[in-house]
Parts: sequence; C-alpha cells; structure tokens
Amino acid sequence: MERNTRQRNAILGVITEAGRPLSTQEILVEGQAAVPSLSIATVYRTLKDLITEGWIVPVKLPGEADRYELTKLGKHYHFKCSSCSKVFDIHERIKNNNLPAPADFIVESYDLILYGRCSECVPKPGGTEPGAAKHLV
Amino acid sequence: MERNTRQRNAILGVITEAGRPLSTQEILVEGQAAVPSLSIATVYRTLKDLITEGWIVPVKLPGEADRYELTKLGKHYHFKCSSCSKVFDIHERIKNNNLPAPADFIVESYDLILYGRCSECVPKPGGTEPGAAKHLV
DNA sequence: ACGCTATTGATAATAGTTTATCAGTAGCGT
DNA sequence: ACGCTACTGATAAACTATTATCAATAGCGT
Repeated sequence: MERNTRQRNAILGVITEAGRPLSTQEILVEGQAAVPSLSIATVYRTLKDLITEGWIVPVKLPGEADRYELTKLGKHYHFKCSSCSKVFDIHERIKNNNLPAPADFIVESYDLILYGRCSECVPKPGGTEPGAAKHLV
Repeated sequence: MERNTRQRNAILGVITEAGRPLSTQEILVEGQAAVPSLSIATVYRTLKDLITEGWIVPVKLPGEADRYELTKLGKHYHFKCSSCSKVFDIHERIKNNNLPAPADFIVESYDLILYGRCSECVPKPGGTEPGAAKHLV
C-alpha cells in the first residue's frame, strides 16, 4: 500500500467494526455505505493487500467462500448460524485440550467449527422465525 | 440405481477399501484400476447416486473440494496430513465434550479437523522427507 | 441371443469465486 | 494548484468444481 484511499479505509473499517468474519459481499455492501462507488474488484484487491500486509486473515469454512477478519484477534474458533448464515467468533477456550489422534500422527493444529442458532435466530416462544426475515448473507 | 454396472461397483469398492475419505480424483484414478475407461463424469454421477441412496456421505473440509466416505462409519472427525494431503478418520472420542459458545447461542453440531503429519509423513531421523516423494493428491 | 433402455464416456456448459485488463480517477509530493 | 502514477471501477477472463448433453455401449429381463 502506498496511498491512503477512501476505499481502503472503508474496507478495513468495515472489517474492524464487524466483530465477526465477513464475506466479500458483506464487505462490499457495508463498504458502499462509506464509498458508494466501491466495486467488488477493489474489495478483492484490497483484501489481498491487507492479507499480505498482515492486517487480516482469511477464515475458511467447509464448502464456503472465504470470510475475513482482523489478524490481531488471534487464535479462536467459529460458530456458523444455520439460520442467518452469519459467522461469529468463539474466543472461549476448549477445556480439555487433549485431542485424540493415532499415536504415530503428529497434530500441529486444529479447527473447530460449531453450527447452530445465534442469539438473534434462536426460536422464541410465540413469534415467527426471526432468522427468516433477517437473512442478510 | 437400476443396473449393477462395473463402474458403480468399482467406485463403491474403491471407497469401501480406502478406509479414509477420497477425493473425486483419487476415486477416478483408483477406479480406473478396475475399469480403465472410467470417466470423471461417471464418478460424479455415481457419487451423487450413492449419496442419494445413503451409501456414502460427502466430507467437507475448509477451502477444499468434497471427499467421500461410507455412511456406516458414523460420526467422527478428520485429520488432514499437511504433507501428503491425505485425510484420515479419527474415531477416538473427544474427552471433554463441553464445547464453549455464548450462552444465548444454541449449538446443534460441530466439526473438528486436525492438521499435522500422518504416520507416513512424520519426519524420521536420518532420512529425506517421505512426504515429498509420496505426495499423491 | 435379442432388444430395450439405463448407463457410460467425452466434452461442452454451468456456476461461483477470484483475478486480469485498461482507461479514467484521485492521492500526495512538490 | 500541478502532475505523476498508484488506485479504482467496470467488465472480461480465468479457474476450479460440478453438471448437462448426447451418441454409443452394455446390463438384464425375456
């Protein structure tokens, strides 16, 4: 990065504010609130730069396109809501860190992905499904 | 399925023998040992049928194409070797099943994926990297 | 062995995501 | 304010994985 552009600021701003990993489409739409002309090409270009510079990291989930979040959030896990499709960070530790594998295998790292309903999409008594209407991704 | 073809038998056979989730390419190559003319189209078609019929299930890993394994193996986790790229089943149980998430989230399921070196690719003293030469996927 | 038709093989087409292209725009040093 | 050139926006292109197409092949019931 050599110039401090509105687009770049908007994109890094959106990711910083989000507090959860965002898809390229989420970044595009949110970023256009700040820079209406923002294009998907610039989103991809800037994400690549931000990764190279170490500001953000891609979050990979099975069968889905990458999402992106701040590197400084460090090692943690992810929760995907099966209703609204948003992905949230889980910073709680796994209590028992004793991960089982065959004795002659060397475990170097691991991913844990939880699936379920986020607080917005938990079915509440006497109401219609909140998730259905709030589906944004 | 209405006819019992050599192709179908070969594909289901390869998956059954493997003992680990196989990629479409692995299934194609291994299947061609039994049916040399086997094409990738037939692999995809047959995999879809076998899934519909309940024989196999897709195994999804972050950022990778689906692999396939027998349904009857039941719920378990996976280990991906960072050297040879093979994926192995982990049937051992997680000792502490207390998965952490925000209190107002409902966890319905989870995926656990271990990364590291399989027994074939563990660096052994005084030898060159076995993994480099054995990279088959 | 015959014949019907489900299945196959080869390849084109599709789908989704990411990257390349290039003329126009806008940071930023002077 | 000027000018250089990195950056942007629009879109084409590339890429990978998967599915559709269709003439040729091969199960399987008779």
